[in-house]
This record gives sequence, C-alpha cells and structure tokens, in this order.
Amino acid sequence: MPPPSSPSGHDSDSGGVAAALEKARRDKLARIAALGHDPWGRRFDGATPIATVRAAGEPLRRPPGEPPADDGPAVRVAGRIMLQRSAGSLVFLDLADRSGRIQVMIGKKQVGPEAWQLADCLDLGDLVGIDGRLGWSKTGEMTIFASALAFLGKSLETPPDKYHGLVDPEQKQRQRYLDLIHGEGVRERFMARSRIVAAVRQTLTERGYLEVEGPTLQESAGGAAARPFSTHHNALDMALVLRIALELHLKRLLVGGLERVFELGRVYRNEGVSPRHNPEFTMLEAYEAYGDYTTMMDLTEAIVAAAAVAAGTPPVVRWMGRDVDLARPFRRVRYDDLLAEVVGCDPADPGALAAAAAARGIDTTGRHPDVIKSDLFEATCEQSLVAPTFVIDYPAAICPLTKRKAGRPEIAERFELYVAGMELANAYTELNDPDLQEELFRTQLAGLPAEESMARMDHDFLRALRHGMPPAGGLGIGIDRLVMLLTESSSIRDVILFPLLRPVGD
RNA sequence: GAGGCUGUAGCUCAGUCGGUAGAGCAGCGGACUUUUAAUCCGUCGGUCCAGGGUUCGAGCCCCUGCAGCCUCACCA
Repeated sequence: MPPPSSPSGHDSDSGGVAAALEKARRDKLARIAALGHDPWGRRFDGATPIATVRAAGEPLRRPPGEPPADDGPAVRVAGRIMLQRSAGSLVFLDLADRSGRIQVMIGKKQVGPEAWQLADCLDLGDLVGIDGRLGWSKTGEMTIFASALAFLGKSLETPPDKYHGLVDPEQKQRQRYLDLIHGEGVRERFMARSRIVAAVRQTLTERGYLEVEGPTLQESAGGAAARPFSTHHNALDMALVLRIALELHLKRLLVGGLERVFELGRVYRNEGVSPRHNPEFTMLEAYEAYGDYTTMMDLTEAIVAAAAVAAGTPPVVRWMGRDVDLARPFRRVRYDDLLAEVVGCDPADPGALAAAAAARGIDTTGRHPDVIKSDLFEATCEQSLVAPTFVIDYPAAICPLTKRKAGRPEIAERFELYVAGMELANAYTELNDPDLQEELFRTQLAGLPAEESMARMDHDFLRALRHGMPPAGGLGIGIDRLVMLLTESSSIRDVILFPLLRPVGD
C-alpha cells in the first residue's frame, strides 16, 4: 500500500536503509498516480522486440561526432530500465527486454511538460513503454528518441549494483528473477535451455515418436538404483513415492503397441546434492520398438546435434576445464577394450582386475567381479573420456534391465555416452524376457540394504512383459547435463531455474 | 554425512597489530539538451550471519550454530 504522498520527505525513521530506499520509490509511485497514470500499468500492445528494433536501426548508423539523427522510423518498445543518466533537460535510459537492450532519450522539450514530470518519477528497475523515432545519438549510440512515455510498472526494491550485478551464487539462486535481469548471460542461458528442450522434442517427433506422460506418483519406484522421496495420499490413505525413472511405464506402452514413445519429464531422487546432482532433474527417455542400442546411438547423436544447433553452441566447447570437440560421429569403444587401454590389464581375467582395483584402493573383498570391474572403470576410464564417446557392451551383472548379446550372456547390449568425464546418456537393447527380468530383479533386490528394498518388485511390469513386449532400443538422457554441456556451465544449479536450497529465515 | 573456504550498508567490496565502521554504486538535494558504469558539488545510510566466550576493549581471537560454494561419499 503506498503511503500518503510526501515528496522530498526523507527523514523517515522507519529503520533500515532498505526501508528508506523503498520509501523514496513509494513516494514516486504516489506522484505517478497523482499525475493520472496507473503505477502498475495496463495492457500495452504492439511493442517490437528490442533486438528487432536494433536490427532495423543498424542501417541508419552514424559515426560518433556527427549531428544526432532522430528522424528514423517510429517504433514502440517495452521493457525494464537498466540504467539512467540525466543531463539537465535530457534523460537517457537503457531499456531491456528479453531480446536485448537499447538506449532511449527523453528530452524535456521533445516530450512536453506532462511526460517530463512522469520521467522525473522513474527509477532503475521500473517498467516502461516508449514510443519514439529510431536514430543515432551524437556520440554514435543507437537511440530511440522518445515522443511518448507509458508507465507500465513500479519497482519498489533497489536493484543490484548496476555494474557488477548479482555475484553471490546463493542470492542468484534464491532470487533467480534478479539473476535473470542482471546476471551476465543468465537470461540467454535459460532461453537456450528452452530451445534445447524444443529441439529434443522436435527430433523425436520427426522420427515418429509419441510424447506421453507417465505417473510421477507411484506405489514403488523402479527403473533406476536410487532412493525415492516418500509422500502420502490423504483420501486414499496410501503411501506413495515420487518416481526415480520413466522406464517401466514407457515399456508398458511398448507392450500396449505405441511402438515409439518418449517422455521428457521430471524425476526425483532422494540422494546427495552436488554440482552435477539436483534432487529433481529433467530426464528424457525414449523407446523404439524393433530397434536396439545401435538405433539409440544414432538417435542420441541426432538429438545432441539438433540441441547444439538450437543452443548456438560452438563446435568445440570449454567444459569442466577441458576443450570438448562435439564433432560427429562420436567415438564408439567397447567397455573391455577401454578398460584394457586405460588400465593395461586383461579385462577377461578377474584376478588381474581385482589386483588392479586393489592397487587403486577399491574394496574387492567378497564382491562380484563385474562390480569390481565397474568400480575400476569409474575410477580410471570415465575421466579419460573427453570428446563424446559411446562406451558399449557392458558387463551383464551390472545391467538388470538389458538384453544380453546373442551367444554372450556375460555381455549386455548397453551404452553410456560420456563427455568430459561425465555421463550424459545411457541406453540399452531392452530386456523383454519376463522370466529373466524377474530373476534379475530378485538378485538385484537381494543385494540391497533393507532401507532400499522398499523399492519392491514391480509385478505388474513383469505381467506386462509376459503379454509380450517387442524387442526395442531404449535411451535416457539427462537433460540438465546436456544443457550444461551446450551452455558451457560447470554447475547443474546454473541450468536449473530454481534449484533446491535449504530454507533460511528472513 | 566428512573436510576446506566464505558471510561487513539495498548492491559490489575494503577494513592494518584487538583500540570510535570505510569506499564506489544506488538514494536524497543541486548543476548540465547528447549521456554510455555519465560527470561535478553537497548529503543520508550499519543486527559486521546468529548465539556464547576471552579481553579494559572484538568486524578481527576462541567455541557452537545457520546458510552458500568447492572437494569427497551416495547418485545421473
């Protein structure tokens, strides 16, 4: 609620600098209202994006020192005041919308006494609409020479430092709206994210995939090895968990005959937080009947390529401290071959593997040879993969949802895509043998601690498989990590608008 | 969950050996019809993250807590 108008009153003792700064803005808000304008604005039609205006203004360019040219085409823009410079009877504004920034000049004589009074009530952060002529100032800056001023919304809070913006990462995340306004490249990064998601969706749709939505509330969470979040439905008095993966329901849809399906959605994992992990994150999973994991390799390359184009990513990105060349086709290397190459021991020899693992401090006592192998792989091979690389043909024992290679039951038809040491995608030739699937579920559950065995066997999924699921390829891509790569972001929190933060009293 | 770093005005940051809390920006008043983080003159502005302790005296030293960042672990 605006207080009664008291222009130039500045001896308020309401406590605190913030309150005094806000009072100055509320005083102006009252003056704006007194001038007959709605300080919260009204519908404002016909504004042109500033980037479009800038493109139109470029051919009119005049070098610095020339007399100002203020007779270009009439334009209308709307945006937020980022900078304000007054020079007597002239005011220069830097106005920003989501497409860009442009300078606006308001001259006392040019706009008339009423608009000039309104211009005197403007603060950094206010939203205004401008009508004027596009041109160039004497100092060689593209400028809209205002003829009319519409007030579209008051900012009552002091914006961040006009030069440095917000730099405190905590405040950038807690007040993302400010980060979007003032952060270097922040708005563009999130607009790139939006284009990436659209490109992923388009790539799949073009290939005949149907977008579907599975349940996020489930009786038990399956499809991945992670602890779920628990919740409760009141009316049904029913314990529920949030999904940790999309897999099991999408495969039911393959049984149902939808043949090519994908879901682009949020999954929730009750695990630790890190620069690469957020408790909720966006996952793509896609399944194609009658395909296999090589089908999914082609699809993965197509998706990454389309997303890179959409994001405007350069061919070589600087990511996680390395130069990453995104050229296709991506390298394909077999799991065992990579292990042999990096570790230098025979991957088929469990004794040699255990020795190599033990030499790197990995616990080997009483553990399955494939699990030891997997730990050794993670400790040595992952970091060696810089350019996008498909690691293919995994040890079967660590792949409970994957079809085995024909005639080689110890090898699973699976690949993971690594970039700069980080896992970006994971895909299988999907296991569709219900009896083997049930057996693998049982052995997997037997190995879990009691806390996690709440992730029970999904009997309905097994029943679906017994009805007959076509052989298929399936793919999962961590969208947040893809966005990180394509926007050269080193923390997942930089590509999630509102990452989970601990509450803080204020 | 463990270790390291950080927390000072609305924002960005200084703060020496433990001795009255500083600057720039923003704000307010004034000058300026071509400014570019405008400039110039004047002026207002503090729960030094919170709570304890040591000390004649703590922004600074000690302890506890909170939050963020980094590394590690679980995970993708």
